[in-house]
Amino acid sequence: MGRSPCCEKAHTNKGAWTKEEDDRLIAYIRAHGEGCWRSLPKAAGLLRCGKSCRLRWINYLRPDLKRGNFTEEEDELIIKLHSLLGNKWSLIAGRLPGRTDNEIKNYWNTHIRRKLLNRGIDPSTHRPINEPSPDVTTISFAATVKEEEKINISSTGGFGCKTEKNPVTEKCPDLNLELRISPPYQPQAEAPLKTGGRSSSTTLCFACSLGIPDSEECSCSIGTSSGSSSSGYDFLGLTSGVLDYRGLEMK
DNA sequence: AACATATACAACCGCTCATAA
DNA sequence: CTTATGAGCGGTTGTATATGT
Repeated sequence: MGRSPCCEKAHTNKGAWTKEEDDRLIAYIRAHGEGCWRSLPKAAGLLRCGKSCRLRWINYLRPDLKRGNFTEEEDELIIKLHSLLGNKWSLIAGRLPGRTDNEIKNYWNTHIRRKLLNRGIDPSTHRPINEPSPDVTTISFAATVKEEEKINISSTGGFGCKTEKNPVTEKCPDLNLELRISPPYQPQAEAPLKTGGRSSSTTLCFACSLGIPDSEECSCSIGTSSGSSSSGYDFLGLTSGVLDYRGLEMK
């Protein structure tokens, strides 16, 4: 049972918006506010899909949009945020007043990707392109019993994975369900550990690696040291002031 | 000048999530 | 709890413009 379409496609305009359509939409939202997008086109006298109206308003007609070229500071902020958040464009946009997710996404794909490639940085991983692969934990869900025995996740108290045969891989032996986990790239010169000269081989628990060292889940010694914001590996840069994850929520 | 190719960005599509009935 | 619906998100496509041959 599929969903009903968001609008009557047969009677809606598509493609570029005209000046008249823009004016109608602006006038309607000024008078009535951003209400129900589904019913807005009809109420505003627009032959457009509600989704299309929403997109047009949010991305181009909203009065608080900045427009214009991105500054060098915005570039660097986007790069930093993308290294932390990945393709979460709406979250990234939330940290850049006056910019929209669509605008940032387009800007990333056209400008910043190339900029990073020119710097020798892989835009998807933010690691140097020629760097040998970092420490990677591979969790294999492959179907063969021998491989399950090699990495028995449940025996390490990990994520509660069962070691039963996976019905998916049993049915689809060619399906690769390997999950690869690795810490985010930290340039060695720029990101020394903030643990007072602790060696880089220090093992952190999951809670500390997420920047919540005082958590009950903490199973390493780092989390018990005084001063929550000054201890532990600053995974995601959450405690360094670069990014306050609590402020990432959209308004 | 004409054509081909690259680039930029507006807009659409399909999906997931949240929520009300 | 289930289902229907609207909103929002991210990926992709379409098209106008710029640049190269």
